[in-house]
Amino acid sequence: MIDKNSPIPIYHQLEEHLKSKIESGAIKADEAIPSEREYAERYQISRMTVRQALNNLVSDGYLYRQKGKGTFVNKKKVEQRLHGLTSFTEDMIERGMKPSSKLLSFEIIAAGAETAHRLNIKENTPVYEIKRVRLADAAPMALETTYLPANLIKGLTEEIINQSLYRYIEEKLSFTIHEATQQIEAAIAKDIEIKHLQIEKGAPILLIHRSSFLKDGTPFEYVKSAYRADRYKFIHSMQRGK
Amino acid sequence: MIDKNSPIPIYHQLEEHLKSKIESGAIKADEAIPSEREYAERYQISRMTVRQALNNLVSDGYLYRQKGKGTFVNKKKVEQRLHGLTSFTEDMIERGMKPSSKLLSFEIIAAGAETAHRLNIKENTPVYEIKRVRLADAAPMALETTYLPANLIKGLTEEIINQSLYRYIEEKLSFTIHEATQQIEAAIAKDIEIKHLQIEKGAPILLIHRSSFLKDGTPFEYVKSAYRADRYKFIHSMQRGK
DNA sequence: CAGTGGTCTAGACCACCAG
DNA sequence: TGGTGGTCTAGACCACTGA
Repeated sequence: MIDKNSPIPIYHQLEEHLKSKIESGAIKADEAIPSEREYAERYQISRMTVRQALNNLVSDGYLYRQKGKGTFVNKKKVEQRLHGLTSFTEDMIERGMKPSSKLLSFEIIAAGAETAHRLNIKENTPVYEIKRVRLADAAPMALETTYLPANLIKGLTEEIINQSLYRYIEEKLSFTIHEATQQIEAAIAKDIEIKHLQIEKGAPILLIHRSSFLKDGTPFEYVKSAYRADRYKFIHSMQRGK
Repeated sequence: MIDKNSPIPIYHQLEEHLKSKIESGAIKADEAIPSEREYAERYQISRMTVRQALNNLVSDGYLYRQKGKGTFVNKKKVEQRLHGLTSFTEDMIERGMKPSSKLLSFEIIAAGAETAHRLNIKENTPVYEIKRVRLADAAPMALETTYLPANLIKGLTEEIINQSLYRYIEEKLSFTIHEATQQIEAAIAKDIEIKHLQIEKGAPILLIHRSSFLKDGTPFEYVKSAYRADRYKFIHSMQRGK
């Protein structure tokens, strides 16, 4: 269950173990989990290590504590709609279209100044650079370049990015994608966009630059996209005072 | 500074101390704070206790860590602030520009189909229609048409809209502005936009359509704006699962 | 190399809760 | 009273950073 010799931290192993128990329903909502001291004893680890695991699960909303009583499983998170931060794939599905991609290039390069700044890494640090034409219902929708720090998002393959990068990051790498900031502007298509998006010279495009962050604030993605203005509107909502 | 005999936990005292230092600007953004070991030594407390304080500040977004380097102060929340729902006036001020307006027309008309739908009222219901050129630092920034249901937003005058419509709604009418949804797209400027925004034929513009709602869900505003693409980028942030 | 944050230990005392 | 979570200690080794 817990492998002390694993390069994966013990608290993280315990976290994942508990998370799967909770998600599978093996422990029901409002049921107590074993005490911190019992976990420490059972796995022969320090109680502080157990606490580190439980702390993370509490702040992620899986557990809640009660002084003098114990630690309990929270009610299942209501399934939330993806109105917020979504990948291209999720976005198109939400719009009722069928997403696909044509990979133009996929390589590891040295980060340039802009990319390094956006990803909060040093210049010339290795980053994945992924260039794709994004299609919706088999027609070009956007020309997109994604940069990912190679030291953070490890083990990327063409296979993975053809499936779902966000799912890989969340499920396989166990990172929590938290938020993104975007800059959206209008421009006239350049030659490369005219070519890949199959639009006319002088056609308008919607440029979206996105920086995405994990829960701890680490930037993990920088995406530059050019969307066909005749096919894509960016839709979002915002709240007063936030 | 740190009172070990206080009933307030040490980590919490350290947290508050650091928070006030950060908020007062005594430690600037991206500056390193003293190391965990130094705090432990300085206040004669355990490093784990220091870590507990820093962990909380990291998860609250005040600090970020870099392995092998140190712990640093994050940009102020207002600076990194995800632009919430703001008026043009508030938006420009936040961008460090001086907003002004040139009123083109201001009248009560019968709502057309699109406007009626957006404002959830019947067609031909009276609405204010306000057409303005929005200026930033005295240069044209956007051409904007605002529709407001006359039966809801009462007593509008030129005076008021030249000052602050949102403040009037919030303070004088005592409504709570809650949220808005926007559609953002790119287009080529039409003649009327070319004229009022003083841009060239074929220039790109950013079209923003906004529907705004009060806390009870009542739509109170429908705005169609055309921003000069060379002067304006729309910036926002969004969160995963929201 | 010395210094940093990341992880971990094996204890300790406290306040709180239930039987 | 015994068990729980909350706080805290005084160390330890690791990987990573920069000089």
